[in-house]
Amino acid sequence: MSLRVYSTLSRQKEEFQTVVPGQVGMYLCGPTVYKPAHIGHMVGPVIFDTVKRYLTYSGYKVKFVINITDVDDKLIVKAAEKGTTVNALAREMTQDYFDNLKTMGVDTVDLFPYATEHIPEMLSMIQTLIDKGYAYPLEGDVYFDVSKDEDYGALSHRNVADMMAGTRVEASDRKRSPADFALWKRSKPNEPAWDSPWGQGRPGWHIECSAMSLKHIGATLDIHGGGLDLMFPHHENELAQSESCTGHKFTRYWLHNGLMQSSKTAGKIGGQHDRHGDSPADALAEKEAQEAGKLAGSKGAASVKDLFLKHAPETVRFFLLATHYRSPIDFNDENIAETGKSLEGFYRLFELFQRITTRDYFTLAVPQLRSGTTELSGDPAVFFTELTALRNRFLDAMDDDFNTGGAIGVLFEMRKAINGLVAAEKLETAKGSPAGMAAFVTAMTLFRELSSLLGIFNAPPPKKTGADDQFAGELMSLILELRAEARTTKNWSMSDKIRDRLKALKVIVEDRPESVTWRRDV
RNA sequence: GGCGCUGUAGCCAAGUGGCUAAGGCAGCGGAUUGCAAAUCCGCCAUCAUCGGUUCGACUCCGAUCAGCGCCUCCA
Repeated sequence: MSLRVYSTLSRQKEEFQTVVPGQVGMYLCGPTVYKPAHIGHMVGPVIFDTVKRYLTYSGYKVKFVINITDVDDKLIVKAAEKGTTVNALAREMTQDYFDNLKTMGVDTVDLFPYATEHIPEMLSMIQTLIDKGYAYPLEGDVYFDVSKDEDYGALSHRNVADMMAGTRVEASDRKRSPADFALWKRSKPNEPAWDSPWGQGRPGWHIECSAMSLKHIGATLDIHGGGLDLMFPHHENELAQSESCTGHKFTRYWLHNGLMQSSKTAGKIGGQHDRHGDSPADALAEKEAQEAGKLAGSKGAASVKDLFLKHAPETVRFFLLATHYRSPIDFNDENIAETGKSLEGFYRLFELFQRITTRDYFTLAVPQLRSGTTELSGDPAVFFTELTALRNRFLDAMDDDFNTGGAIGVLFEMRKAINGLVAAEKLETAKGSPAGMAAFVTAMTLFRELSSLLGIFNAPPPKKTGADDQFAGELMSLILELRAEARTTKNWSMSDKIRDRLKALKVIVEDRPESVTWRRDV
C-alpha cells in the first residue's frame, strides 16, 4: 500500500505526492513563547516528529520546520507583567520549549526560524500584496482585503457572510471589512517596533508563517501542520496571503491534529451552547468551564515539566500516539497511568532479551529504511510468517494517514508473539535451540525497527526510584543471597516472608528458572 | 445563529458494505511455579437511538439524542 494522507482542504484522504519527487517540505506552526509549554503544545511536535520519522523511513528526504513566534501581543503583555523585556521572556520560554521537545524525544526538526529574524521577508511580502491590490495600508497598519481573495474560507469551509452573521465583531470603522486581518500593526510607544514603509510597527500574527515557510521551504509546502484550533483564522489567513502573494498553491496537504481535552472539567456545564441566549452571568460561567476543560485556554494547565514529575516522558509520548492524531485526546492522570502500566510488558521484554542473549536491546543495529527492512526467514517458519504479517499490518496502518494507534496495537501483538516464541522454544532455559535464539534476535530487531518509527523504546526506560542506587543494589544482592540459601533447604516460609516484605517495600522479586531478578514498582 | 467533529466491551482504543469487529488496562478460568511474580492459552461487544438505501450496514444516507470544537491573535 502506498501512503495516503487526509487533508483538511479536501476533507478526504489523498494519495501522497510531493512537489519534488522524493522530497518533503513540512511546516508546523510553533508556539508563541510567552509562558511555559503545557502538554497541548507537545501534541503537534510529537505527531509531526513521528510523521517525519515515517516519511524518512519510507525513503523521503524531509525538511521539517517549526517556527518560533517571538513577537506578539501576549508576549508584550506578559513581559510587562513580569517586568522583563519581550526579548528576554521569549528567549527564556523558547529554551523551555526546546527542553520539553528534547525530553519528549522530538529530535527530527531541522530548523526553528524566529519571527523577529524575518522582518525583511515579511515586509517584502506585504509590499507585494499591496502592489498586487490584495492589501491596503491604513493609518500605519496594513490589512489584507479578504474580498479580493475569491477562495477565502476554502480551508475552514466557511464564508465571510456566515461568519459575520454570528459574531459580535464591532465593525471597526477603520477596516474595509471586519474580516480583513492585519499584516502589519503600527506600534504604540514602548512596544517592539521595526521600521517599515508604513511607519514603526510590528508584524501581524499570520504573516510570519507565510514569510518563513516561503523562505525556508518554498512557495508550495508539501505538508502544513498545526492544531485544529489554528485552522481558522490563522491557516486560512496564511493561505490567503501566500497564494495571493506568490500565485502558487500554498500547501499540498493540510494536516490538523486534534486538541487535548481534560475530562475533569469538560462537560460539567451542560446544555446547548447558545452564545446569544444566556444571561451574561451564565455565559461567563459557561465560558470559564469551557476554558478550564480546554487545556490550551486554561491558565491552570500544568506545564510539561510538572507533568514529567508524575509521568515518564515515554509514557506521555506513547499515550499521545495511541490515539489517532486527528482525534481529540482526553487527557487525565488515570488515562496516562493506565498507559504506563501497559508499557511495563514491553520493558519486561527488553529485560528478557538482555537476560537471554546477554545483548543490549537498545544498541541493536536496525535498518533505517523500509527498502532495507529486517529479513524475516528461518525457523520456526510459522513464527516468521506471523512476524511478516504483523510487519505488513504495522506499515499498512502507518501508510493509512499515519494511523499510529493501529500501529501500536500491532506492537502489542508482536510482543505477545515474541513472548510466545520464548516460551515455546524454552529460550530461557538451557534447552533453547540456536535457531530459536536467532529467531528471537531477528524478531527483536524488527520490533526495534518498527517501534523506533514512533520515536519510542529508543533508550532504556528510566530506572524506578531507588533501583539505580548502588548501595540498594548491594543490599538486594545480600538479601537475595540469603533467600537463595533458605530456598535450597526448602525453607519456604522464610523465602516467602522475605519476598512479601520486599513487596510491601515496592520491590518485586521474580524467581525464574535459572535466575532471580528484582525491580522497583513505584 | 453559521461551519465542523465525535458517540465501538467496565475503562482506553483501531477498524471494516458481507468472512472470527484489532489491541491495551481491569476482571474471570487454565498452563507454568514449592507458592508467587513474569509469561503463555482461553473467556469477556448484537459498534448511541430510530428510520432509509441494499441481497446484505456497525460501516452509506436522513432524523433524533448526547458530548465536543471553531466563529474571540490558544498547539
